[in-house]
Amino acid sequence: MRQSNLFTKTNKKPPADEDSKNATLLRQAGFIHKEAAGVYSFLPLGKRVRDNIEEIIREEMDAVGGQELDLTALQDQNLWQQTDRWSDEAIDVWFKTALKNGTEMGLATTHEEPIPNMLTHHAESYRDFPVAVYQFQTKFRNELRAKAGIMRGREFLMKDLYSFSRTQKEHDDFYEKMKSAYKRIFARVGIGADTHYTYADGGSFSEFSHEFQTESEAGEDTIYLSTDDDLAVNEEVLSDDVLEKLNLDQDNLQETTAIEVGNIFPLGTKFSKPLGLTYTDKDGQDQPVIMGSYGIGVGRLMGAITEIKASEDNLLWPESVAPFEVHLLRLGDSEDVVAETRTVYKTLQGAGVSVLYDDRNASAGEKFADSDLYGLPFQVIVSEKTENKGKLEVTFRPNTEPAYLELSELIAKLANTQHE
RNA sequence: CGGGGCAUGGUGUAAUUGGCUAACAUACUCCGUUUGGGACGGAGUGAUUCUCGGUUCAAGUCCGAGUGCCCCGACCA
Repeated sequence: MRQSNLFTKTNKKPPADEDSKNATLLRQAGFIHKEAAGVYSFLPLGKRVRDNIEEIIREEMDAVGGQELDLTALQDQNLWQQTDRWSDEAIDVWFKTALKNGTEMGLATTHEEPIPNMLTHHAESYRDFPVAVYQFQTKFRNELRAKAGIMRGREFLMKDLYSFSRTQKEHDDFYEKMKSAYKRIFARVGIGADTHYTYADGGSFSEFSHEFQTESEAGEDTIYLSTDDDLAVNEEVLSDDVLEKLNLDQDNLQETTAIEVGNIFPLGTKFSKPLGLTYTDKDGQDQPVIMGSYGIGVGRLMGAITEIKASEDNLLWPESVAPFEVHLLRLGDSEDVVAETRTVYKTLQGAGVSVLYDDRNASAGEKFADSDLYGLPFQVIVSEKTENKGKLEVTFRPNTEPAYLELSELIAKLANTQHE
C-alpha cells in the first residue's frame, strides 16, 4: 500500500487521556480510534494486525477440526432463563435493550447458551458427534470499569470455540488438542516464551480450568510460575492442597503479574443438560453431551503483543502479525530514486511480500519517525546513497544496524524469515 | 459501585490567579525553497474554553449540579 493513500496520521505527541502503553501507542500511530472508555474502533493498520492474529487462530482452530460459524450478538432472554443466567445477579455485565414491542433482549457476553441450543436442532445421533464449532464474534460486556486500553473493553472481538463430546475420554482428548493448539497460536504471534499454561478456577463442573497467561506488568492477574515445568498456578486457586496435587514446591514458584490471553474450560454438562442437548447412542438411549469452551480475546491478544514487544515510544510487530512486512522508505525525489523505489515496491509485491511504501513528499526525518513508530519488521530504504551503492539498505527490527542487500537477496531473506 | 485526578482548535499545552479580540507549538490548506533523523520562509483555515445553572460591571478562571476521560480498589461469566 502506498502510504500517501493511508488516511490515518501519526501524532507527534501521544494522547493525554490514555495511560496504558497499548492504547497510547496504537492511538498515536493511528491503528485504533477511541469511541468511548473501553470502546475502540480498528483503523486500517490496526485492523490488518487484528486480521492477521485472527487468521493464525483460524488456521489452528481448523487444524483441530473446528467448524467456523457466526452467531448473533442479540440474544433472546428465554434462552438464558433456561440456565438461570438472564438476571443481572447471574451475569452482572449484561447489556440489555428493549425491542419496540417491549421485549427485552441481551447483547451476548458469551455464547455458552446459544451454541448448544443451536446444536440441538442439528445434531442428535451419536454419529453427529464429536463436534467443535467456533466463531470470531463481537462480545459486549458492561464492565464497571473498562481499563488497560484494548485489553479490557466493553465491546471486543473474541474467538470462542465450543466442543461437544460423547464421553469424558473424548472430551479429555480434545481438551489436550486445544491446549496444544493454543500453545502454537501464542508461539506464532510471537509471545510463546512469555506465555504460560496456568491452572485456574474450574467452576462447578471441574476442579480446574486452564489459562494462558502472558507475563507483563500490564497484566491484572497474579500467577505463580514454576520455571522448571513452564507451568503456573493462578493466585485464585493457590493452596497447599493444589500444590501437592500438581507436584509443585512453593519455594520454587515465582510470583509475577500476567495478562490472561486465553482460557480453556471444561464445562461438563452444565449447559447441555438444562438446554436439552443430548445424543442418541447405539442402543437408542439419550445421553448428555459433554462440553468445553475455549476463548481468546483477539483484541486483548493484540494489546498483549503490544505490551510485550513495543518500547516506550514505538510499536514493534512480530512478522506474523505485522500490518505489513516491509516498510519501504523513499528518501529524496530524484527520478532514479523514484523509479528504483517503484521497482522495489512492485517486485516485492510480486513476490508476495506485503509492503507499506512511504511515497510521500515528506522529509527524511518525518519518514524515519513514522517508520519507527509503526514498527514494521523490515525497513527498506532507497535513496541517492543506496543508488550509488547499488544496494538496498535493510534494517530488521529490532536491530538498528542496517544490512546492504541486492533486491534478490532481500526477497530470499524475507522468504527465510517467514514464521512457521 | 467507593476513592483520587483531569476536562481549552484535530493533537499537545498556555493564559498575570476574576480583567482588553483565548495564546503557543504541532497538524491542516496555498505559494516558493528543501530532502539521511519530525526542514525553511511567506500567507491562511480552524475554539459556543465539556454541559446546564449561579455569583459578578466583568468568568476559561469562582460556586453548584451533571456528563465524560484516566488511575487505585471492589467486581471479572
